Amino acid sequence: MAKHSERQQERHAIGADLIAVLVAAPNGNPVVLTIKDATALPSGPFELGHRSLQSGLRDWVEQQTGHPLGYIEQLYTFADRDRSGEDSSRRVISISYLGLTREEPSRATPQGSWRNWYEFFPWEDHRYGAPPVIVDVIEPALRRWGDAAEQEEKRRKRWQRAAVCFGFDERGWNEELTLQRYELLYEAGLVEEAARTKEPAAQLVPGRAMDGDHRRILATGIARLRTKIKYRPVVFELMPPAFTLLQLQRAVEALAGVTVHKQNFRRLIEQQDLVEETGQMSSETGGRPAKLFRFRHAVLDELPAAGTK
Amino acid sequence: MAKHSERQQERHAIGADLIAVLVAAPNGNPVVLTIKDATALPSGPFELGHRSLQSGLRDWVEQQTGHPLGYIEQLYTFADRDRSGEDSSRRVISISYLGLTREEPSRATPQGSWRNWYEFFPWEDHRYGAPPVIVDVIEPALRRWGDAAEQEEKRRKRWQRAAVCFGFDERGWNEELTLQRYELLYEAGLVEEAARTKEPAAQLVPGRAMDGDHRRILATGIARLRTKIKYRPVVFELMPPAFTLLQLQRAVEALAGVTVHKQNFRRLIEQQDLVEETGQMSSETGGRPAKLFRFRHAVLDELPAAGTK
DNA sequence: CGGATTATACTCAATCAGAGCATAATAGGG
DNA sequence: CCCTATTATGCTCTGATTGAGTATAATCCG
Repeated sequence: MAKHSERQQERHAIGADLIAVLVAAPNGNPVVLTIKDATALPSGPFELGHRSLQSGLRDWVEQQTGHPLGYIEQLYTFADRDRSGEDSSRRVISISYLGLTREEPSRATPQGSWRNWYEFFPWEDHRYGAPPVIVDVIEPALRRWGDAAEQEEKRRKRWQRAAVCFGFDERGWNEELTLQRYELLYEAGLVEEAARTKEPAAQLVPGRAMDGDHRRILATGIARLRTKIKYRPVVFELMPPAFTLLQLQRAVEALAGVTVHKQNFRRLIEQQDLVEETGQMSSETGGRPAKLFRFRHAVLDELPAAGTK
Repeated sequence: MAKHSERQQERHAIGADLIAVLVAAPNGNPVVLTIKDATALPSGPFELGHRSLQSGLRDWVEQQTGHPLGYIEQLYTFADRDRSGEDSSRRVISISYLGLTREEPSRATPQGSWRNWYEFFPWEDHRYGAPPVIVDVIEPALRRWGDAAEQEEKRRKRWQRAAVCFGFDERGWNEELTLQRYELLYEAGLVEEAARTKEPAAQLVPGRAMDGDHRRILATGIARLRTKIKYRPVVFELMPPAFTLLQLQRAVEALAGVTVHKQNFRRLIEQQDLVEETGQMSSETGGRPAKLFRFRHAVLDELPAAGTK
């Protein structure tokens, strides 16, 4: 219980890494910054020079990507044995963050590339209906996994968990369960990362794998963002200075992976006073011109409530 | 961006601490485990032998307190220069957790004591109306703090922030803003911890101070718990195996620091199927006997939704 | 037995959320 | 120039949820 152990030498075998889930949404396209040919999230060591974890992250992300980080939120911290090192008794503490940026990530940065995040989670995009991969691959595979359990009780529980996660048996799709779904697929041995340590399943579910737990971290970030947009005005961190309500809606839908009722969406945004008209109109792609809006930054000082949906 | 820096020696100057906000609520009394005469939260070093951060925490908390930890949730991770050490360039990463236990913490543990958490935040308990300290001390002090700003714009913003946090000017009390309120009082120099590094205000707000940022961590834990009970059935981690609906309500009120409408509370709990009757009745303190209920553990497998309020 | 106290069943109104209808304003093709 | 496709925007309707109150049922205590 003593705050600082006598065994100082033990503590010296610890390092700290910062890992970032850096998200943008240009034109309603949900993207995440990756490195190493999209097999890893950007990460860097936490160094003594950094004032704090948050500023450490901000420093090197801005240095690497060239754009300012609008919003940062801590995701999760975990400890692993240092896989890279010679000395397997070293521990690395990884602190992961979610960051939002509105910069146009068109030009690939020198060190990394922006990828549509559904490349990693093809089953998560329900904007155009449920992806076929769910009924074609995931449902039968999870059925087999459920049936493979020894006791009846366990079989029932496995299938119920699968049904809740993926909305089988009349249950609806819940877009916030991104992390639970990934973890379920992992336990069932259906993703490549699981096959590295456990018995792999006969057939893997499609979706780009990543190093270590990076894909799990990404899932954590997506899940956090999907819940957060509902009660905090964070989408605006991803929007350009002026935008139409449809553009805003498309951004929300891109993140949530589901579509929303257009009229109700507008009602919600307007009655919460989240935006104000710029006075200009957009010369959009076909159809009646739309008013341009900007985010009312004052809302950040007002209620710590309000979001979208 | 390289995951493992060349400068290995720098990373060796890092240590890791686990800090716990351990909560119980016997008889609707919200208590937190403290050490050092209630000036600190229990904490211990993360050691190489621990399988994971979570199990590390679980190990030493159970060893110290003697009761099992029902529910654990990570709160926040931050890095500080090592205040204890000789070498000020060492860094300590502190990973804080919220833990819930249902054990009766009557007998003081050898190392620590359970304290009502409102000893640390007297302004947070609105179960018996707004505490007088708010209108007597906090409101005038924050008014002075607001007026002390140079520019009109800043004065307005300061007061608006205070009003949102504490519900001044017709705004209602929002019990979830525990952390924001503590941070506001800190910035305004109204808590003892702030006086250690900044210019202290003329008069401090009552409430027991703690070492370092422990009181801020406690505020984080309370805030998290107050939001969580609304959409997850976590209160039950604090309840005995069988309880009346009023006992359950008292526990929720103790955590939230506000009272709820009795009939509506029951309606909510029952329609969500969170509990089931044990078949027994309680021979309570005066009044008509109440049915005893138990938590339906099956709900944990069902919807990842549902809570109280 | 009367009053205090707690339990529990209903009711009512205001608000909110989901879904749809209707109309307006533009572009582009014949 | 008219017709159609497309997007924008205003409004309605209905069922569900929420906040608050009324009414009645069991106990205990003196």
